[in-house]
Amino acid sequence: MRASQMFAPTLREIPAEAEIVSHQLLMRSGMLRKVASGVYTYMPLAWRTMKKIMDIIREEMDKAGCQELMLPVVHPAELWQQSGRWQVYGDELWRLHDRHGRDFCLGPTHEEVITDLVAREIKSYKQLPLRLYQIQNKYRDERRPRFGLMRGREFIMKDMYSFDRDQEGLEESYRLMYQAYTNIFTRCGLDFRPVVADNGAIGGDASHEFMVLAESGEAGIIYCSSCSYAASSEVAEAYLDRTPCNEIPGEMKEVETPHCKTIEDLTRFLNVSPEKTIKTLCYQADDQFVLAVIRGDRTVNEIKLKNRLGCLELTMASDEVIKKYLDSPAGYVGPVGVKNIRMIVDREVPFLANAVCGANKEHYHLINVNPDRDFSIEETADIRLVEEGEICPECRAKLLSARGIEVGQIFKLGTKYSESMGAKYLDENGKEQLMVMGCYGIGVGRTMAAAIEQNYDADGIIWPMAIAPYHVVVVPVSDRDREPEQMQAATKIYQDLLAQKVEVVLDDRKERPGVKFKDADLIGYPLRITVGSKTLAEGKVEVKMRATGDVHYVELDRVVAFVKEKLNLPEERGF
RNA sequence: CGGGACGUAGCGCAGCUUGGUAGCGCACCUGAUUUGGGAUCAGGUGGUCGCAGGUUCAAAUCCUGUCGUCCCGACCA
Repeated sequence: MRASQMFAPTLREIPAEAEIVSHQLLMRSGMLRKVASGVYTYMPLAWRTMKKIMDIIREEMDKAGCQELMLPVVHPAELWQQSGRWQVYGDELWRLHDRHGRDFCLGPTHEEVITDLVAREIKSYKQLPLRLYQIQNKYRDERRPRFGLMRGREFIMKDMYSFDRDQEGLEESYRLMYQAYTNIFTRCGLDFRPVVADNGAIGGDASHEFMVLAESGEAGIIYCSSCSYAASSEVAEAYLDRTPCNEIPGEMKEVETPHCKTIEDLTRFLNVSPEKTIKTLCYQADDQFVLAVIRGDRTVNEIKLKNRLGCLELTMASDEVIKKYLDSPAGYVGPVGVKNIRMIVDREVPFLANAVCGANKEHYHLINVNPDRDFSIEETADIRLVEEGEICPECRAKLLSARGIEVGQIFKLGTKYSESMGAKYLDENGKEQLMVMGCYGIGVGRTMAAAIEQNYDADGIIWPMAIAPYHVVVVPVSDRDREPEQMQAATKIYQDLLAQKVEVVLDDRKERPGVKFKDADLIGYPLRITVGSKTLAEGKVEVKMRATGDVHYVELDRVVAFVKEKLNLPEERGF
């Protein structure tokens, strides 16, 4: 490719709308342009990288016995009504109707379409397992698209759906995908980590998210400093210290605590440490009023709580609702004396002694509260958020926290969709059985953005070799007519590299050298070959590595061999 | 969906308070000089000031509505 013909309009300034590095650099390097909020055009350089990522995905999927197919973007409402998600999915489902007024939606994911297909075509255990994948545009009418490709309304995603005879088969599919994902992100040159994740409303019994570690990540990760334990902060657990408190239980008393509505007020006023307090939070879980009881220094993990309650909607109860059920103002709620209200007690609470909690009476708290003695505990669960510095549940080392970009997630679906969509087969005994499903997604654009978030400097992108849009740029320093030998030498190198199937760009533009260097750094070619008069006089060119800044002076006749050697360097990093 | 902000040339912005018919930098075009890290000088192209109403002799500027975009939060199979 000649730079003079390449469609890659680079920008000197950062577009005002781009907030994070990957978005800024994708815009500045002329790779991406916005068409509407959350909807983008992938320009030639970006599309080359996208295709490379997709090719890596394809190779690993095919290797794991999966077959690629193409599914429609437009789905009839009937399929979604059949699974029940037409109602459940909400406003994020991008709905439309045709000229006859029939309802359709743009597929945000393809369980319905593919399960329906498989249900129609697969009849016998002999045809299983079946693993089908697609890489295509998907649509979610996000409330708030953001961060460029990170959260778009139209995005390219690979989804694989596995259909197995039984749970055992699913385990095998899942294991294969876990390995395939590890291979894919490693090959993409990413520093990533698989973490245990929440299944969300999709149900099922296990899920992993593949997280690219980056400060700008939207997701929190808790991982062990010593063993392999790693989990999304949504589901992370910590070691539970079951040592009973050896304090002698004191007499429970009501004390006046004027205007102490928060744990902070309370600890200051009574001079107690927050871990000796009990906090009681009031929630509205669908139509049910529930209490979450937790140590004062902890934070409720609403995902865990929601999963425990099995509700669809979970919100903090309003003051009026609290008043109605407890006759206590918010801020003075406590578990003592509460009757006929479901109460989920965090599993740490029973180990407290002589704690402080709300008295269900304005301006009063109770001291020397002892769980079990002073209030009955019927339901304990882990409902709290784990923080950095806590103890690993697996090996008791210290837990650390990090931010991550979720680039992939694998789910065991079970029979949720095979049941609703009627995906059954006959087993060896002629007995009808439900297929056991799994689904496995990778955000392709998000993977590209994540690669940038992890590989950039002040000058621009630093592509990992495997997904760089091009490997090499050849830059003749001068285009002066009186120094034609530079352009000649550069053109020869360019042609020789092309002949060797190296993906190379010749920067033949009539630009000053500074402009070419700046663009080369911005676009992030892994190698830059500079042809200048000084080195050319010695029969050499300069080869600069974008990632390290290392410079090599190489004889003209050795350049191609040198470059090929550099390109073959293993890029694998990751875990 | 709640809160906040913005919309003026391809990009980044000023002008708006105090109404008088639009400006700066970059980019782009022409010429000259320049050429190892986003050149200099001279000349030039390009804008119904998001859109629609209203007030006014007169609206980018004031008022109302509307659309779009971004940020924070909520949400995220």
